Amino acid sequence: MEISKDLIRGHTDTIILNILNQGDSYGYQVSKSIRQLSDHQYELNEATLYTAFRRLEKLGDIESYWGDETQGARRKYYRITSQGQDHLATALDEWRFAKKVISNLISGRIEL
Amino acid sequence: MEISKDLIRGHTDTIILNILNQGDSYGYQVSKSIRQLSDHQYELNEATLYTAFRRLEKLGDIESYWGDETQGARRKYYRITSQGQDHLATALDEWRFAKKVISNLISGRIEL
DNA sequence: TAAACTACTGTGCTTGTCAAAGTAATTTAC
DNA sequence: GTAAATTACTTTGACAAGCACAGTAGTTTA
Repeated sequence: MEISKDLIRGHTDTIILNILNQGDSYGYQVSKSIRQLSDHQYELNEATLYTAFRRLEKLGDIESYWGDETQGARRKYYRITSQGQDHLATALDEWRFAKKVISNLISGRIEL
Repeated sequence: MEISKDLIRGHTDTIILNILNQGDSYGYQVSKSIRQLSDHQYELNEATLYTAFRRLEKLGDIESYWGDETQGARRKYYRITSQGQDHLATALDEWRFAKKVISNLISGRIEL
């Protein structure tokens, strides 16, 4: 089963915040976490991921710092801010609510 | 609670198909059905609605015909096609699946 | 030493949605 | 009787998220 891109749209930032809320991470690892969390059902395009990082940093939901790798390629790490944690909590609430509304909209009966 | 536009994105066509699956309808009435189905939590922008009608008609999921109103403004009615009914069923399956995947992505724990 | 993997960035395009404005008829309120 | 509200459909222009594609660069494995 393929998940249409538009069904994920609007969740990208929340997905990243959820992952960073469990510990600092960097692009490639976040990418792998998404694969793992979705049971290999979903992959986020690299460009989308890094675009989201920049958006979230601009918003103040995350902060970045370069790791000092003694080996391997350089990595930019991201850390969630307390504002980011607030936004994550809000987004989770919104999702619980939206889930019901959407279910009604796409399969509910119309009462005249 | 406000539902962000991006959470509905990707569902617009399915919402319309669900409504038309319960009987032919026209723009304004579909708009009201959406308000009713969402318990006044959501409203679809007119331009978005009519854009979706045109998209769905081009795809062959719906068909249109002008009503012969003896009174009131002219109305363009829409009817779901059997292809549209197939697509509606597929979209409902996809939603059931995506709901779980999304929930995992935004609130699941990462196992190392 | 070539291939595969890790890691990040930039450009340009597509698509869905929306705000705003327009057209036009009908119905309700003053 | 006319102004306001409602019904009903359309067009235009803009925006933001996401993506494909391409590029840079270091590391590990075959």
